[in-house]
Amino acid sequence: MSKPTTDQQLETLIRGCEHCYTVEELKKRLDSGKQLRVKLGMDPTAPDLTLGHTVVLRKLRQFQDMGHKAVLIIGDYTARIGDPSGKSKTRPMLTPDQVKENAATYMKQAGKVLDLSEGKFEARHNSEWLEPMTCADVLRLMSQMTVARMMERDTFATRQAAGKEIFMHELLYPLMQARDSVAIESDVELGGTDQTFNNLCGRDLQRHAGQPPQIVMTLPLLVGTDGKMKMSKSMGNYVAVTDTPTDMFGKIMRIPDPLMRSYFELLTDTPEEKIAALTDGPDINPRDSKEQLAKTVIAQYHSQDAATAAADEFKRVHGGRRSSSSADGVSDFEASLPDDIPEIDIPDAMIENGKADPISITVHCFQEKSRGVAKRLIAESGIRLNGEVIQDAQTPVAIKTGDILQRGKRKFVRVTLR
RNA sequence: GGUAGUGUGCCCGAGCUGGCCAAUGGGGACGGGCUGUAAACCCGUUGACGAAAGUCUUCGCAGGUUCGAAUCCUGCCGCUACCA
Repeated sequence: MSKPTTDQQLETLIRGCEHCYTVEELKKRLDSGKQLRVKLGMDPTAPDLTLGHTVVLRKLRQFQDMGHKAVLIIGDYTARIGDPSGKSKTRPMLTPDQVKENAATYMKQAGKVLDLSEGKFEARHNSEWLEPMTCADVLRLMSQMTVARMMERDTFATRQAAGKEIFMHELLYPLMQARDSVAIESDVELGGTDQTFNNLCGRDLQRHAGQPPQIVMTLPLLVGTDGKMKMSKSMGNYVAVTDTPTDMFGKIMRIPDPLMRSYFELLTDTPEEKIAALTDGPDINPRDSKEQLAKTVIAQYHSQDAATAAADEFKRVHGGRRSSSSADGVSDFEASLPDDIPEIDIPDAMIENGKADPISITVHCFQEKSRGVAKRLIAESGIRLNGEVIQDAQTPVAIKTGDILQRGKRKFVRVTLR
């Protein structure tokens, strides 16, 4: 590919952004022809990346592809202090080893999106410059920001308005993050829209330091699979980049239809016209479009083959509930089983004359919390043996090696008698 | 430091003029139905043991009052607000 013009670069880079402060500055900086240093902060406490994180990472990758440098800031120092604003859970302080470990897993996962090759990538710990700061240094830093300015930040403003407490050190976090920008002399900083304020602080501090202020580009927050809140691990509405193809497929198929468009836009390189065709067309089948989406995403983190396989498996297991065509002699039931069924040993003690107590085996096979819940499941027709609903929890059922025990719609276990 | 309030089941949150409370309701989760979907919607389940009757453990912690306490009293701990 020939080197794109700065206008083309600009267009690509701006696409998908929520805001860019400012486009003019970005253009100027691109025109200069130098390799830009593009900063992204990383929190070393959460090593599991979700598709939500990849929105920003993908933008960063675009910069890399244009020859610019990704500078990843590992917030080890800030993490070490711990942020109590999360109320109930006092965040444990991280040891240097934990930070190292988390950063490594982060990198491994981010590597699925980013180009980690030398010259394109740089990782820095912010303890490098934050730790040596003296009290005088900190005061000097604080003198570069006014309280009024700080209170513009909406989380502070709303908490203030609600009469909630704000701790002193919380006010310092944005400053520390901003200090990072000065330290690495960043040209551009990326982040989700929730980071807008912090990132803009970087501009102020850089100006004070006599550096040209960084361009701040914010990206939309990906809505989670629940269709309501931002995707996050703690909300449980996430798709992790390390999820298996099967899981990814299932989770993506399950997102509310209206979310499809933003997923296509934020998570794939699908051209705009095609997205429109897949999501707005008059006679499109949302299910097919969603399948397309799922496959495209999976192909990015696993492989094209894995994507196809996951789609096939999904259809096989969940799709043809009423398709009774099984000419090849395989029973419908066999054909509808997923690929990977865990095998579970049933101890001798549970078997008597080739029969087993339904409650005991469901507790055993599905690690139910108590016999009570197993009993309930059976009463709710939730347990099947070889496709047949177990009707009565009290009557022992005949069971043999190779039998399939099923809990609900999607948990299967193949039993082995010992 | 002072004053007031608060602490309930996975989470939020009723109950707190003592028994009918294993504890209303919502969320979540799980099961069933329906569906293009593992969405939406509808129904059901949601402390443990027990076939059941029932028994046991649970309402911040420790004691106390009572035939009987999530509910009253005492002490302790945590959280929150206001005042200093």
